[in-house]
Amino acid sequence: MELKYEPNRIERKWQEYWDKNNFYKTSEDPSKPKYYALEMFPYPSGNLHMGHVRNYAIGDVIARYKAMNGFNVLHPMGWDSFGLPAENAAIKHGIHPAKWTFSNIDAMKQQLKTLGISYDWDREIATCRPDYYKFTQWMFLKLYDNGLAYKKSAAVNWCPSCQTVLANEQVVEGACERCETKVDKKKLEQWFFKITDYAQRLLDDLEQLEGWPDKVKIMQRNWIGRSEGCQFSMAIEGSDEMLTVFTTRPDTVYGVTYMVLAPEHPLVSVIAKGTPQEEAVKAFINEVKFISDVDRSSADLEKTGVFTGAYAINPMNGEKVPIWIANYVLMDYGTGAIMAVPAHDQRDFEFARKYNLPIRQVIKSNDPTDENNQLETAYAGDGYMINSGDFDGLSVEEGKQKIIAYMEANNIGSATVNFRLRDWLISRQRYWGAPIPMVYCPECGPVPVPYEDLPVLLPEDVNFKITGESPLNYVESFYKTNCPVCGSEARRETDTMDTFVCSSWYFNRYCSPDLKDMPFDPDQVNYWMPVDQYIGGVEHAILHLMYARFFTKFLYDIKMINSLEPFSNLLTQGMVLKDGSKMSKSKGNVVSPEEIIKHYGADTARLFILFASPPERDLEWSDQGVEGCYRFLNRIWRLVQDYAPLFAEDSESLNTASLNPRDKDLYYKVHATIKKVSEDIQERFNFNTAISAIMELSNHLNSYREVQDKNPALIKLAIDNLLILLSPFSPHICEELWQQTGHQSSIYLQPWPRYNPDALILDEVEMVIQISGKVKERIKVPINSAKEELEQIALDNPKIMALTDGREIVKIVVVPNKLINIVIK
RNA sequence: GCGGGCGUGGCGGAAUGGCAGACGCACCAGACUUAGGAUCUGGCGGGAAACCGUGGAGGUUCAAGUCCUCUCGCCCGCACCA
Repeated sequence: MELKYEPNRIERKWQEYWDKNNFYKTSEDPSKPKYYALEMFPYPSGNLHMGHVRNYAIGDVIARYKAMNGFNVLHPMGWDSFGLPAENAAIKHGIHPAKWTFSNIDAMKQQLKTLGISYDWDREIATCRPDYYKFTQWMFLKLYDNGLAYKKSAAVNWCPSCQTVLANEQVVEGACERCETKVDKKKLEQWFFKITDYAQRLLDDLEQLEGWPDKVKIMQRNWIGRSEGCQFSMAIEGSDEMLTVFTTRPDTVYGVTYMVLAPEHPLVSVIAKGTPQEEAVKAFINEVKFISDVDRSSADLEKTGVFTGAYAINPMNGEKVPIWIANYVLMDYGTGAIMAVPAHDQRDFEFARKYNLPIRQVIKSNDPTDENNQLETAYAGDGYMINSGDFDGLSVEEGKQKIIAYMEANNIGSATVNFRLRDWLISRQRYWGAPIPMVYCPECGPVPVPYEDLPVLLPEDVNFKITGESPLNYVESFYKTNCPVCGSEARRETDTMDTFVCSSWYFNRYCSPDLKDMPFDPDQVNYWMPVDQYIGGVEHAILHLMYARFFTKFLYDIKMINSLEPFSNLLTQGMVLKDGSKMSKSKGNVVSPEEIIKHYGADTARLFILFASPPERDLEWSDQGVEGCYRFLNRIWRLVQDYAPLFAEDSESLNTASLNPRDKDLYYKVHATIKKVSEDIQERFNFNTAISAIMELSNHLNSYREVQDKNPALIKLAIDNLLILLSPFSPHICEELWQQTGHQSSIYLQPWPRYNPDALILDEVEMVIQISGKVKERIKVPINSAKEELEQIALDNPKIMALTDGREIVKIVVVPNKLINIVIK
């Protein structure tokens, strides 16, 4: 008999037990339904924070619950271990990124293990290990072979102080996240993945993702940004060049009074050449160059521009309109050029006002009171066409179609779909990433590294000084190579891949973690994939989740896997807050999981974090709340210690037919709790209410202590179930108490209990009597009493009689076993 | 500006249209104790009560935290996307 609950001792004991007996090791088993539970793998920063604990605690409840319900569960863990922080550590402290990373992984793995999560550690992966990044490179080659990886010159984020390129995600509000210097754009040759080829499918298949939060689907939909319209070309006066524009409002094409090009548009210098405006145009382009990209794309920026001196011909009416350049037109959307319709576009309207350009109304509102003669703002609403030649009188919708049809018939333009989504820039001028497996041969040009030569290994001896180029550029043994095709001296690509590439396919690798020649075995992947439940922070709503979807579709297309989507169900967990804001070092409000575990144990930490709030919502950290969960576990401990002797020797089985009312009440509570906890986990992931139901059962058991003639078999039933129900949340204490109450095998191997519907049928229920919707009285009646009987009981009730005396009863509403509502006048 | 979410006791949070505040924390009182920051018991939205209470104003309904309309506040995402 143990007197005191000592979490650290029993947690170590059971973690060792699970470890030694390969408890959570999984393999394919066609006889059982599979369940793939996955939490987003962490970057190994070196210490676990509360957000991780929350993420993995949620995942563990689901994984354990499913396993106990007969599923063959895959629940792996690994490390997203390439990336900038390791290299920064190298620059700052002179530690090699590999050494830094691997020691962080060791440290974090130790911390993770103290949480008692049911991981199959045999499947652990680290994206920075050659046996993993070999296949990240394999993915690159497959994409390249299929025309989905290409190189082009592009403007990238450049920090002038650090002298290096930054990933988009390392740019925070237009500044470098490390030194807070304003980020510039710099043109460099870069590798891209053609995710835009998949834009429509990425958009369409969102419909299939019923298990995803709408919020995330909406964010992806907006990010993809599909818009329908048409693209058409205009002749430029005195030039052979054509000017192509994209518009979603072809119905307003008769309202075009000028054209606008982005200042970077290649046609600008051509058309301005030799005009009196040439100097002004050059000056304006120079001016725009000095405005940062962030300010450039801000709606607050004042719209400015300059006339190019050239004119375009509107193909619909032959009208000559001036071509301007302006800061509000962006080169990287559409064609980098627009037709300006100031009467029906607010931006064009403001610009036209400022530069005294004509405004011509071509859409009239259907609302006759809406006299829009003196336009104060652009009119973007519905209506019918005017001033539009043969098209007058058509509605906006009809007009769009008819104009496009006309353009197509006359070879002016055609219907087009435009996406906001851009191709994915994957080059990084950094060391600590997967090298891009390409070779540049003076004879053969760019040549992919043959599959059999993978991996292209990262060299170890590298100087990390900041130069603005990849450190690999200075490692001769790395870049000097021979062409795989012709054998002549060639140079390796020295850029490495964005770490999002590594995390776009890792969930497949867990299915075949040790496979040598292929990223995964199709049979194994097709057994496990798709992930049944994916859990992580909402900050990955777009980037990671979109890239992973893209990779999955690509792998489907090349017949490597059978699923079109990687994650059937997605749970986006809320943040862990302290004093109302996100835990961060700079705010000094960080609570370390290590400290909490040391003090209270992992069971308490897990329980608190699951109890304090439903998983999707933000969670406010409370030291006192933790204390409360610790007290609860102590109460459970004592409860079992006190009751154990009672049923230790008594193996009599429970006779449910002869329960006294007090026992029946406890018996009811046991089954009601099984039902509630099962439903809360299974249907809604509402762990907080599941835990509170378990607390209620424990409270019932506690008050049962006062009962004189206790029923040992009933207590045993209650305690067994209590421990099983609590075990996914706080597994160690439950294993320990399970063993102490005489069970031979692990509680994890217990089947999840089923509630007995008969146990939930009570003899008597409490009902409420309302008068006109207000509760006036409570009565106890036999369950399922007849409506007429209930009405009579209510009307005969003295309190109700007094209140209804002399009033007319309009009607009586009876909700079975709940309430009787007497409506009076 | 557009899109999404959230407003319930002192706090975290519960409530298939059917008893608002489950469960926990904090607090108060009592018990046990040399002691209590341990444990146990009880209380705990406001109000003396009738009653009043889910950000605010209307509405639907026998019945609204829940449904509808308007409105205020906070949080998150996107933001000159043609």
